[in-house]
Amino acid sequence: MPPDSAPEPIVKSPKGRRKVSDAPSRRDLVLDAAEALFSRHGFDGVTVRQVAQAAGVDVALPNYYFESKQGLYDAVFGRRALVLNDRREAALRRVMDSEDAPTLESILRAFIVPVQTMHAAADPGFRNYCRLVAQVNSSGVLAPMMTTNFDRLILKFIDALRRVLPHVADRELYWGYHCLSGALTLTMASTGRIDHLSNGLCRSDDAEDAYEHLISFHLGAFQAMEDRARAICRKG
Amino acid sequence: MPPDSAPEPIVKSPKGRRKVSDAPSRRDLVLDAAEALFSRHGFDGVTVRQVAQAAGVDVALPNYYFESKQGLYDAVFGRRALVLNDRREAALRRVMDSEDAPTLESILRAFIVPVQTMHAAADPGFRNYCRLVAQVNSSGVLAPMMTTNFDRLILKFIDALRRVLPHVADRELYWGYHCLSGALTLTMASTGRIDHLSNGLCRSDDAEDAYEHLISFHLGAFQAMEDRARAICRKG
DNA sequence: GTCTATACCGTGATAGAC
DNA sequence: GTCTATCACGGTATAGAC
Repeated sequence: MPPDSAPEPIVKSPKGRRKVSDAPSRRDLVLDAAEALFSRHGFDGVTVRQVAQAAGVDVALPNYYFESKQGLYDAVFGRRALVLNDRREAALRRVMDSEDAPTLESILRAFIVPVQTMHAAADPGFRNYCRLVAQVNSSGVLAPMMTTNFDRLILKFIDALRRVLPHVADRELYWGYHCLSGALTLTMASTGRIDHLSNGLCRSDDAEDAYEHLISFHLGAFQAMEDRARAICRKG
Repeated sequence: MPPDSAPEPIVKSPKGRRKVSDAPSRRDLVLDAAEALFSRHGFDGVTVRQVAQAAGVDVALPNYYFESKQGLYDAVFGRRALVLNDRREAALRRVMDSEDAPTLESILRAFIVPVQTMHAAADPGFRNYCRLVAQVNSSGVLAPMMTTNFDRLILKFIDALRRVLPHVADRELYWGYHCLSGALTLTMASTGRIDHLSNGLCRSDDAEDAYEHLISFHLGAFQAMEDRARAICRKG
């Protein structure tokens, strides 16, 4: 009998009631612990035992809930992917349904600001999730998870970009998104490298600053693409 | 006695001669095998035993040469970092010492083309190395290896950029490099994600295409930064 | 000096008892 | 829903072969 196993004090005593407490369920505790560990050490760098210990539950519980370590990882990744997709989709809809015509900047913001919000959230779980996405995105073996979880909505964003960049060829647009995606995920990784490189002038974990620069950088890049494409269009 | 243990046929018979054969040393075989495995599965996803087996050597040999698994990883990472740094430094020197004034494009090319060359090399080891760098760069725990191996030269490149972008503030410049770095390493990762997203229109492993787009995208982005900074400078 | 065989000991995943 | 026993596997040290 583990002495520290009861973070829900009120739930058990009157056995008629169910889950009135707002304490996180043990399932969520496992997800949170796994998220924190995976985000720092990767899939193979974490053991189920570590997850269980960090969550304060028995070793066997993660497997009970999620079938396998892989299942746990998928659950961790999927959980907040839903949240991010919802927020991005709502933001995009707001832009596209607005009275005013959508602009390049408004679309980029709809894509990026929800990530910024996560990165800056009080709940450290969101920051951990950002790191996790960064790893998955450049991992090779795990990259298919990006496709599964995000591509449907990303294609909508690319459609939106196509509308405000009418002269840009599709291939350019896809490569442009690729560049944006790389910069965005590196920002999400928050590795502290730029801190060192800039001698403290820039800070990885200053979300406000990081994502504002990300937006203005890519605003310039995409606008330049459009300008150049239009010029060629005229000339040709 | 392993029957398949002799990839150097001529070396041993006349014992007077030393290493005339151009066959790779066993040390290099271990490095190559480790590189291939690490680049796909990460540090913790690979066991020393797998490395040994892939290299066709005894389990203890990697540790004999490199002290520990970590030592092996460091050696793998450092080996081609030297090559890349040399090529980049030579390219940068050519640009800066030229009669013609350096341009934004020439500097970006000096930075990026050596990577493109590696990515497109016939030796698959170079491609594996590209993937490895991509992982390390967005890993959190391993990112310090980037600093150790690359920052000295990267600061030289940032200096060069500062010269051709005289109105851009330092902070902007560092964030710009950050964005470039993210896009570049995602390109190096070659995950095939853009293939899927673009429905086959773009291909991760078409190095020619990928890096040309990378260059023109960032040419536009940095030039826009300079233009905007100059405009503000005039106005203010 | 280069390399192999093997043993050690901690750790991990998982199945099945409770 | 929890605990535990099992058993395989991992990194590395060591003894010695060539």
